[in-house]
Amino acid sequence: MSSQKRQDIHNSEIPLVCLSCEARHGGICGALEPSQLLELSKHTTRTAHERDKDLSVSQSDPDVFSNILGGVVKLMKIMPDGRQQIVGLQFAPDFLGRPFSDSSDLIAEAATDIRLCSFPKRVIEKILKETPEMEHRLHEQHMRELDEARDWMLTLGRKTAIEKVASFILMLVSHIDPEKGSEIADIEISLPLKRADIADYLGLTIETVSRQVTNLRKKGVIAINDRKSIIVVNKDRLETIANQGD
Amino acid sequence: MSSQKRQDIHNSEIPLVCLSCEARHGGICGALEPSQLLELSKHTTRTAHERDKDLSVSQSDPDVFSNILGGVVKLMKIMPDGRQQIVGLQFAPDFLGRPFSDSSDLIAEAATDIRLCSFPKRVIEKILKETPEMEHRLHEQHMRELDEARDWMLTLGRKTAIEKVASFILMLVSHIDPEKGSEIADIEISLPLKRADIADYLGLTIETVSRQVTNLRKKGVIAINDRKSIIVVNKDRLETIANQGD
DNA sequence: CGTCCTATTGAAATTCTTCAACACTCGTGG
DNA sequence: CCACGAGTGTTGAAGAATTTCAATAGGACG
Repeated sequence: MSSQKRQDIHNSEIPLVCLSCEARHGGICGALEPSQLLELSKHTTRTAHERDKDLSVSQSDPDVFSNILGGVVKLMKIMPDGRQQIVGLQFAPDFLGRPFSDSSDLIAEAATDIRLCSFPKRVIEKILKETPEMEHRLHEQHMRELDEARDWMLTLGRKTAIEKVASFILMLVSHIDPEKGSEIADIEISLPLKRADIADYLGLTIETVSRQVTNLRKKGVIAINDRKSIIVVNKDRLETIANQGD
Repeated sequence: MSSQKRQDIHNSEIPLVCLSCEARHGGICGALEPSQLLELSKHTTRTAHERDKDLSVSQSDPDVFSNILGGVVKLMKIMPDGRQQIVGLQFAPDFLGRPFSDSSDLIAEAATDIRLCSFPKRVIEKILKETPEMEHRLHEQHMRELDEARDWMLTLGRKTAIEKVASFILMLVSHIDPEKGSEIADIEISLPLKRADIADYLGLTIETVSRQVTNLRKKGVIAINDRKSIIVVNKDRLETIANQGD
């Protein structure tokens, strides 16, 4: 990994706060030279937020972009009558915010307790103009988000309730542990979302989600510990269910 | 408009094929200098394709990217058992294809008869590396697509059948004529999609689409000419229906 | 121990789909 | 010029899936 190499060489030049930061690998900060990191780090503030906190509006400083350091952020759309749909989940080290253009009527909310690393918008926008590689990283993130959104459109539009729930669990598996996908042993997953959020993600009601989770458990495909985590017992079967019901 | 100005000054230098091309304004070619346009135009081929033609695989040359010059392209996902979902519609002057990374398991198909302007992948990728502004344009298109995808996720996940159909018609209005949005007179729209496509876009069956179109007609919100076009009689009412049913 | 929040389960109601029949349009060939 | 057939769209009635309403249960926390 080339960024790893650069890290070894220039370790001494990299700002302390950035040294162990995940965003410097997969995130957009990986595009920056040590000198740029240094400049950026001068304006950086690290913050923690509790679950359900609205990050788009009520963030202490509205003129700020952030990297996610830990936790899960949900992006939501809300209708006038209160119906809502989660349209994206973001994990570390995703970048939060859209430079140069107001993102549409989207609400960002902490789905779990989270940690952020925030920067003033103007600083990011300045560095972006100087560093095409950084826009490229952001572009890559947006393309990933687009692919995920489109996968989800298939799920929302064409899958049944049990297929949706199975797909959701598989999405978590792939996100939380991209490598262990092919392992034989059971996979334990901590659910970052509560039932109401899962329902809003899947376009279902919480009752239907609950029923289908039970359904999967009775089929022996998953097992349940406490309410916050599940164990994938049979991943192959889960994939079959996700794509063709049963 | 600054690109307009440049056009006036450098008209003589711009390749003939590009002179009246829509992609040079809103499209990615707008990022290019006349000299780059000239180089690109040497490798350019214009083609026409009939409705339903698969553009992703069976395109004569698979190593090609394209600009859409006219017509509508649908991006689709298909499940093993044949269920399918349209996850994006692209209009002129959108760019078709994803440089540097294979786009996921997506099928691009002509929703209407279309015209394309195609280039070899390697030429595009070379120019992209030299011209950050071009990647920026592509990035902008992808952000628009992401916004549209997320709007659609709300529609797919949370709206009723009649709300979906109303939303679809409004989407067409905004796409086909972004300006006339606030006009008083009736808006006539030619439907670029047949019922089966609309159903695949909305996550419904063709029967339900048909019923809800009839429904909107009976409410006096739209009127119908031939089968290929509809007239929006009451846009405000249509928006109300799209967002809260009735 | 009681309260709030979250999750589960059951029964009735609703929406959408499925199945089936029919109508319209357009192009082709008799 | 008309008839035919394929492709497309409409309409009705029955069926299935999900939602809604309602009641209950489990945990966390003061």
